[in-house]
Amino acid sequence: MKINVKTVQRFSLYRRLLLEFQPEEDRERIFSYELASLAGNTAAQVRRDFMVLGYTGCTSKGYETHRLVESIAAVLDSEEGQKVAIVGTGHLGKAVIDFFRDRRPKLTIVMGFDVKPDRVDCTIHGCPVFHADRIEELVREEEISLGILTLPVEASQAAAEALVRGGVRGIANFAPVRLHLPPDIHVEELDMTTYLETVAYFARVREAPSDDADDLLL
Amino acid sequence: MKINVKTVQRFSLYRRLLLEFQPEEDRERIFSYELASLAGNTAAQVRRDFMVLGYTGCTSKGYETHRLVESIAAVLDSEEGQKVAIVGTGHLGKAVIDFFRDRRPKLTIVMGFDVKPDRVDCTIHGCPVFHADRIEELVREEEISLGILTLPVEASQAAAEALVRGGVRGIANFAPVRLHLPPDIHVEELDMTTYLETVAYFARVREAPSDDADDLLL
DNA sequence: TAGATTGTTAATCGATTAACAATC
DNA sequence: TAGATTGTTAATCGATTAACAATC
Repeated sequence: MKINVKTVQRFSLYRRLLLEFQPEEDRERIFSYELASLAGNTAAQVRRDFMVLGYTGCTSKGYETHRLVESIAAVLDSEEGQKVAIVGTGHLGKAVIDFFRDRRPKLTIVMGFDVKPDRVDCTIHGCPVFHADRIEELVREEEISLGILTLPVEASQAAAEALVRGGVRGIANFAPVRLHLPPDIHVEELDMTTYLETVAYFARVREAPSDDADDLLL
Repeated sequence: MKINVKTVQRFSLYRRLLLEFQPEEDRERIFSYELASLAGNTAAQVRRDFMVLGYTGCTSKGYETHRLVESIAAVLDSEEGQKVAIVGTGHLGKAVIDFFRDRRPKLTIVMGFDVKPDRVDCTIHGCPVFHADRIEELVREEEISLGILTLPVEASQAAAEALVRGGVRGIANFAPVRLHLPPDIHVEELDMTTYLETVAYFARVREAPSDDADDLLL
């Protein structure tokens, strides 16, 4: 039962879809093929994923949505929640803070950091912003376990190192640069250039509507 | 020679790394294992990817970086360039516009759209912003082929449809919602929740430094 | 029961890795 | 030549899909 990045991403998607799921009648169950069609994959895969979760459905009655959501939460969420710090409170940082407000109770962005004097010592949507000099100190004090980098390329490595010194275990990096960090720190990179280039390529190549369903999951 | 999403993402990453690559002496070549180590994969895979590009290196001399960049450009870029429109000019939209400024000459965000009166009829980093009512008209007029959605969930579907009516062929969607569009439109979704949840999960699970190198490519 | 969906195994598919002759 | 890297094939690995008995 290996849970890899792709599996986690599917679980996250399933949860989102289940929370949005509005059945016609007031039934609170969902069939594997229904969720599969929402998620864009096959019913067999949905069933296999649920087996991994350890949640068994009822034959010919499907799965109870609220129990599925609980099962997914048991895997994805930590019981006591995880605190997140964000470094870089420009437009992107503000957008991320706003995006996560009240969205996932177990993942809270508790503080931001920046170097620009006019961005420090204020709050963004209730999230206090401190000077980047204090990253290590405050991350350790608050027992923050995750970091988000929404900084220019040149500042990202130093910020990442400060986060790790403070005790952060995982980093989401929006800057298009590979970070050099200890191997036990999980880094997930998101390069918007790659993202848009992928769209651009397939938008061009797929020009002919002779479409052969390639994998376009997240 | 099937080029799928993952392959395109690797090409994009290679290009970024090659453009940053600063060899010690003034040699302008790179070995497969050097690029592999930068990109975090194996030398064999790098060589295989280059074969797909149709660029052959020199035995025991490696690959010329500038010719590699050209070969990648021949696949990823369209000769005449592709125009992009962005819908939603809040913090995220502004960040994306700023991010792409001068980054990829063949991908230009030529205009933005919004509905809020105070965001319309101004420019952001030289990019003019119009009212969302005019999406279809202006996208068709300017022959824009790509769209970026940086909008709240509830507004995204309508905006996507307007873009498609205007002639857009591919959409990068930042809102956590599945769009219902004709199958010949390529949609790439980016859900920040999924992204952060993935980091959170592996940061937790990997707690013990008994690390078994899982796949963490973009 | 008949119909439908589930859990689970077997078959398929594709991507990655390993290996090695060819080349400079 | 010896050393190193390339192009390319074969072997491995893992994930996805197909299939079907079991169950309600």
